[in-house]
Amino acid sequence: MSSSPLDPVLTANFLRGNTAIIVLAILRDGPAHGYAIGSEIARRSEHTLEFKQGTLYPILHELERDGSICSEWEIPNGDRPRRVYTITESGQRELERRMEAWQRFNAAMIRVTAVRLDEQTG
Amino acid sequence: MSSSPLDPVLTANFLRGNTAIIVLAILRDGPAHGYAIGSEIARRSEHTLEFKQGTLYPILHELERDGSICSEWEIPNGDRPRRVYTITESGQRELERRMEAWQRFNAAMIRVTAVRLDEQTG
DNA sequence: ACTACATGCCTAGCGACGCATAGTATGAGC
DNA sequence: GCTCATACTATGCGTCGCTAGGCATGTAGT
Repeated sequence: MSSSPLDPVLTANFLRGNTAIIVLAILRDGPAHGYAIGSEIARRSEHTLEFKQGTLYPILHELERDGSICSEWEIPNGDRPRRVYTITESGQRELERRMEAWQRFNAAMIRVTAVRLDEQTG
Repeated sequence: MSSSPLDPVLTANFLRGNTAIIVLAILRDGPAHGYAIGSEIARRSEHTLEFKQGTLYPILHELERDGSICSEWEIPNGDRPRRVYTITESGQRELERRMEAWQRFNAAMIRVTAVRLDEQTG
């Protein structure tokens, strides 16, 4: 399987409102810098999801502005500086709030379309 | 518990790319006119989803333009004319295609956020 | 008769947000 | 001294659900 990549137009729309959840969920498992977050999203989703830089970095800035994450520059020995992001407590709550909303939306979608996710064999 | 209504901003974003699926899924179960489609969406989702008219009617027009649905005016005895929509074979395929994409996206979301839908008790 | 409301359809323009694109810069491998 | 992966930033575009309007008819209340 792993099949054809998801229709990029559909994916871009599906992503709407879900980007913050994804980034926060990655950071819930530990601090990371922007580029690494992008790689991790691709890895976990088996490249079904691949955040463009023009998508990822603005989200990080917005989440930081909202206080959901905070950052500091890290200067590794003999490597380029990178901005490392850490989820805050407020960010944890925000993640929970958004996950709840997402699950409720999904439940509604399933009822309306009368589809069960477990009908499909993955 | 049907609880508080979903955050309308989140909902509007979650809806992105899903409106066509929802409408096609309703019509898969039989022809219906616009207003009835809207009511049925609200009913099935227990009012978690409520399409605005400015959302619903443009979708119907677009789906018809694409050949996914077709319509004709129905003039019931002693009632106002209404435009009744029927899903086409091409629409059935479109529905399947979009549902597959949606399910794959959801599967990716679940992997990335490391959440199982069945973790929550409904 | 008049008001109010649910039903029923339509459209123009707004705004949010993911994307495309471009720019800057360092380290590794050839 | 190339190229490529890494790493961050900024600007403007395009899509699409929503807001906010318009038009029209049947029913119920007063």
